[in-house]
Amino acid sequence: MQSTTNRLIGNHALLKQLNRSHVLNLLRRQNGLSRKELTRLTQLDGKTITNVTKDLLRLGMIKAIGKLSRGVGRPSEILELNPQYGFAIGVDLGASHIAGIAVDFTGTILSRSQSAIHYGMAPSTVIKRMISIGEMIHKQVKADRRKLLGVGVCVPGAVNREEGIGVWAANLSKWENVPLRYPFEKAFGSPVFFDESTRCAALGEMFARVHDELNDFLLLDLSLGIGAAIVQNGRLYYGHMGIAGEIGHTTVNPGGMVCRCGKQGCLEAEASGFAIAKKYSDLLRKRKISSTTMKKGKQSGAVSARDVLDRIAQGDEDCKTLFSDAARMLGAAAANAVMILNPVSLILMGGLTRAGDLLLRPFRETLRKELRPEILEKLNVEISFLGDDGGPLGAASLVLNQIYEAPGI
Amino acid sequence: MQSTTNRLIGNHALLKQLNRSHVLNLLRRQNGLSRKELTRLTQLDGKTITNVTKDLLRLGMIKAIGKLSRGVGRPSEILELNPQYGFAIGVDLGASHIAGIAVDFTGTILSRSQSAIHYGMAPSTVIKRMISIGEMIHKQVKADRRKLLGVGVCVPGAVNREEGIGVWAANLSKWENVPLRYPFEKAFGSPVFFDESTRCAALGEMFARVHDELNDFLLLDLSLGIGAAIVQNGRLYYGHMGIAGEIGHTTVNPGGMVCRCGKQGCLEAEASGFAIAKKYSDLLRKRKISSTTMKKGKQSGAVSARDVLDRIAQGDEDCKTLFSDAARMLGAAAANAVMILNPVSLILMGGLTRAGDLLLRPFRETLRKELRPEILEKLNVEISFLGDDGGPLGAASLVLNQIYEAPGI
DNA sequence: CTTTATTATTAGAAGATTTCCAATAATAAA
DNA sequence: TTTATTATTGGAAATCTTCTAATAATAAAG
Repeated sequence: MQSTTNRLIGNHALLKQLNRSHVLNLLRRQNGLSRKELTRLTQLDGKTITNVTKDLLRLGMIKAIGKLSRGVGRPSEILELNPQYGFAIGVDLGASHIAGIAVDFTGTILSRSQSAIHYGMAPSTVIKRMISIGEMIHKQVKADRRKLLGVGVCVPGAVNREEGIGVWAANLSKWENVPLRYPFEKAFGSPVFFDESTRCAALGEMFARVHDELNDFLLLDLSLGIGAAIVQNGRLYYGHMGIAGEIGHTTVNPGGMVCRCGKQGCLEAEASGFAIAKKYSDLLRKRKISSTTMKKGKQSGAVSARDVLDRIAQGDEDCKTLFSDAARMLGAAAANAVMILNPVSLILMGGLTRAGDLLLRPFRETLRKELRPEILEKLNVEISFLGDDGGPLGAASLVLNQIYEAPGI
Repeated sequence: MQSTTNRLIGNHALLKQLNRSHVLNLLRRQNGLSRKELTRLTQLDGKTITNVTKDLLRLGMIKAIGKLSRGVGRPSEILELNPQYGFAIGVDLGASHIAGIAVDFTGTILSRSQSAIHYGMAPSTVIKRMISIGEMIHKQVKADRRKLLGVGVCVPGAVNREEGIGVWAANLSKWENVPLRYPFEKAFGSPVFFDESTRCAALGEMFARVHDELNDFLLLDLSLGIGAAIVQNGRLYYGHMGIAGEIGHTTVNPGGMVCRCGKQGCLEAEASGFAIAKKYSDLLRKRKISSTTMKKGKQSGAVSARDVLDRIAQGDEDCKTLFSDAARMLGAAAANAVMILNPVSLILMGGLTRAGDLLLRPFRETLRKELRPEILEKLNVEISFLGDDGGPLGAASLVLNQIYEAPGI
């Protein structure tokens, strides 16, 4: 028994929207389908498909690319999404970079741009940078302004999506209740969508891998902090307050390291890039080689998780232990989340995944220990291949998602 | 971008079903609404409401109960669900009891029945008992067989809902791949629905508390074992393999007690009724008073979590510690799940909740420690008031849910 | 007691969309 | 050139919502 608020009201507009979205998504998944095939796949009447495709052709969302004869009989006309229908811009605000991307209507990346930022920059400056990255990309694309379908913006931490407000972020200075919507709308004159970084990355992953039918997964973003996003039936899951997926602050080591959230033994305090750097710096101090490489006051300003990887490459066993301990804690937390959510796939992303097998081997080993074989067997565990594109692509996907998504529930 | 399989196809039947379900659910939530009010609440056209209610009246699902004048003007006719539309039977198979319940179309309980079973009973005998409980209730209700809307059956452990097969259960002997559908369909000649016990209980909770708009919650079933069920937007969440909510086997105490699943430190091994009994019996052994009250071979055959409560009542501090330690672990696991799912409510149910504050105080205290204040503040934590009715009511709700639920996604 | 005002419900037509059935289109093979 | 075959579409029928106005049921005013 669903909630009665925000319920679909059944009218003809809904029918049309539903069927149009269905056709659009089939074409997106398998570009190049005839009306006949669409008829079969949608279970709709042939005439309805004619009507729907006529609309989509008129709107320029799809195009006919030729005919395909299957021997005898009238050949079928092959329909595809029209990449030229429009383009979307995505801007991703990270702790050290702003990354922008432009994609066409099919999600193909048209252009990229980046800009470094640093801790301490005023929010207003950051916003200006984000907008100028977006504008630069817009120029690179060389497309009519009217073809801009929208702009997606993702920012770390807590976000008010509707209002377009950056509520709070750990890694950005003075990032509190920063109003974003107006400056972006003014600059681009198109619809602007907002969401949190990891969720955007999940959306980007889903869009990039649309052919894999990646519709139910848990994404772990392992970088300086630890984020997670949940996708269920092809939709982002937000939870009551829009903060679902806070796996970084689940307790994995009761009584362990003090986290910046105030608790002890949070996953983020034990196994994030930040935590690994911190533990490494503690290790250095213990070894009494601290003075030259460390600055006082900043706990992990000078060393990073990447330094730990370098040390491991040089054969430092302590560092290897440190890293694989973290990977095991990540595995344990992931296993718990998997038992609760029972997703199809578990996708890893973020800086720590650059460690490859160094991360993956102890991680998988822990999953094997923690999960029943039947569950493990049916769980895909993968590292995202999107790399740095994840964030900005996800931001751009916010725009496309708006167009492709069917009205729900 | 949702999955293309199992997608709604937009046709007139869908419209009708959607709007009918909308009206039905509004009446269920707030019995006694005029067409005018339905028009306002659904945002549909007045004539559409006339059409929909005409259908529902003809079908006997709703009835007009009188007129209400609001001063001047034609008085509105008040519509209600018609309890006499039909009734549903729910049968719940537990470790020690079979419980049955009958409800009318509005979910009001008409009749109850129970029967004890014991470990070692053959599955075929258990099934016969379940069916005879169902038949007994049917007789008590004294309603026409054709008014039986369906039978809901919930069984513990793994269930194949579509096929109606009890796949496996820890607390039932030889309960492996037990085919249930045929015997029930044969006995009742009505649609039969199957699901797992805790999920059913969650559905029952939602139906019983329909006026509270309890649509997004995590239910923890704390009895001999530990189960959980997730309700999102008024729907049960199943996960990929239908096993979401396995919180009982998330690790809360690495390297702790050995669980029957083979792992160490599972919540179920540390804080279930079974675990508490086991720890108590270990305690007794340590105190060397073991010989008289314990039998060899069965780890907790003679003592139960209830004995622990009795001891606490008698002032046994060790027992109190034992119990509150368990409650704290439950709290820690619940907190982790809450951070991942961000539900509106956390509902506790099952035998251990009989301990009341003895459970709730350390449980809440742990939540306070583990959850950020903003989250805690917006989280309702409650003990279900359904008690023993939860299971069978949930089973019966499987039937009603089928009727009330709108086509989704 | 009749009329008027007011509100709720419904009738009938209009509008929108899917579906059914048959026609048309486009091609290969005969 | 004709026939067979398959794909697509045209037009009417069916179904449902919505629009507009009529009707129903009541209280208040006259």
